[in-house]
Amino acid sequence: MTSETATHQTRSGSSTIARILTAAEALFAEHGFDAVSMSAIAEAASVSKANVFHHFNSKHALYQATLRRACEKTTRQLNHMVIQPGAVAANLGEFAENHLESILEHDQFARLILREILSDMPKEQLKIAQQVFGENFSDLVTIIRRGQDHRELRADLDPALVATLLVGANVFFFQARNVFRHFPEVNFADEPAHYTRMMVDILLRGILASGSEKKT
Amino acid sequence: MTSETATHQTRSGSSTIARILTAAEALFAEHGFDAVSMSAIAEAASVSKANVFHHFNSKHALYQATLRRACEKTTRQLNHMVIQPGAVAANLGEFAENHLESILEHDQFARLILREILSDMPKEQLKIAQQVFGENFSDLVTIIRRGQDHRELRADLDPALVATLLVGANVFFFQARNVFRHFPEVNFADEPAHYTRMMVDILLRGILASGSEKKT
DNA sequence: TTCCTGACTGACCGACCGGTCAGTTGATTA
DNA sequence: TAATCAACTGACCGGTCGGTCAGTCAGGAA
Repeated sequence: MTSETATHQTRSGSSTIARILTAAEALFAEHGFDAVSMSAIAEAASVSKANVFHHFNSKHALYQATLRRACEKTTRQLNHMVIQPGAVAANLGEFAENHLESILEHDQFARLILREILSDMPKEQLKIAQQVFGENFSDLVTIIRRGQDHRELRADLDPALVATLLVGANVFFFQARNVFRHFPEVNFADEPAHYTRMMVDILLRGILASGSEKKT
Repeated sequence: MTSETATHQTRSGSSTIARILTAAEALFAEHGFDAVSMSAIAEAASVSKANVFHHFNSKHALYQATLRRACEKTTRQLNHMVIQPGAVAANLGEFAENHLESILEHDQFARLILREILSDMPKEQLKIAQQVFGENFSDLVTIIRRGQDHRELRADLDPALVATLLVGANVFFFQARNVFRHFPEVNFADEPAHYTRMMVDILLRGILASGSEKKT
């Protein structure tokens, strides 16, 4: 097995490993681990099945590599959200909007992770997801806690709980979209920006310190 | 194939069909559709594999029957949430608490449905999930809309969006628990009641009409 | 008593699964 | 030029998959 970080691409055009990983990510995200065969991945990557096993010791190793790459790709983009010194309210709004945008843009990866979370998480995968979520979650908690220190936000709230509500609202929007589209009561299934705006509006009203008031 | 609603139980002790469905629900919820074999289900139900195919035409038919039964079981319990004429705030709080309790109690079923939602939902399954979620969701929307009519809640909010936030907060709590348990910032992963209380507190503050105030 | 029907079983099927292996190819190096 | 080595392939393996089938068996109707 070759080092997965190698960038040789001696024979094929683009890096074979990258092609395999890309195909695997799409298929795993779409159908889940067990429903995808190595033959299907090989075919999608225009590569022989034996070649896939040449680069990845096992199906599980390929799956883990897929997860890892997807994580790195996402964190590199979303990570280290700019914590501006400005008002917390604006920071939270921007975070929420970026967050949902990022989820919708990398929907394959999002599905991959959510699938993983619904399983038992055999410790190794858990660490991966923990890393992805953990960093951004910590940033968010920091923003909220700073807002509390500045007496901008209610001090009696658990900042992690507030962060959970914000992230959860976005994640739930993402995964419930297809169902919501068939609900007569829901008309925001295809307007994520509007959803985030209203969500942040409600959340801010709920967490702003008494005395502060928000626009509108 | 026998009618699935039959209650003959001529030969086996308890209804064979029920035993198969129970085993299937547990296995499908735990590992997903593709990772569970008919042999495994048959063994778990102490029945020959051929017998499973005698009662259910195919693996897919068994899966759908499993979903349907689980849905019926759940809706029968949670359904038609008592809409008291009292304050909307109390109604929402009670709904949220019951909702999360119900999810945690039927965690197998919840995982089953969430897994389903992450897939493409081949129209038939969608209708099932739509039915389960739809009824309770409509009840919740009704409660909120009534609160708006009584000028107890802000009138400028989409009631379905508020309902989404409430349900989403609970669902996200459920599915992110295992990850959250490893986050140093989070200490409410094992206190659903406390989580719901704080969540409703924040949400209510965000949606109550100006002028109204809440305890604490 | 005979017959019929539905619950139920073990043996079996072709297809496909994850994974292996002997061998080919093409660039790199000595 | 010869040797080496990674990238790559087609053929193949044992095992398991979803699903079938001929046949056994118990109970109810005639």
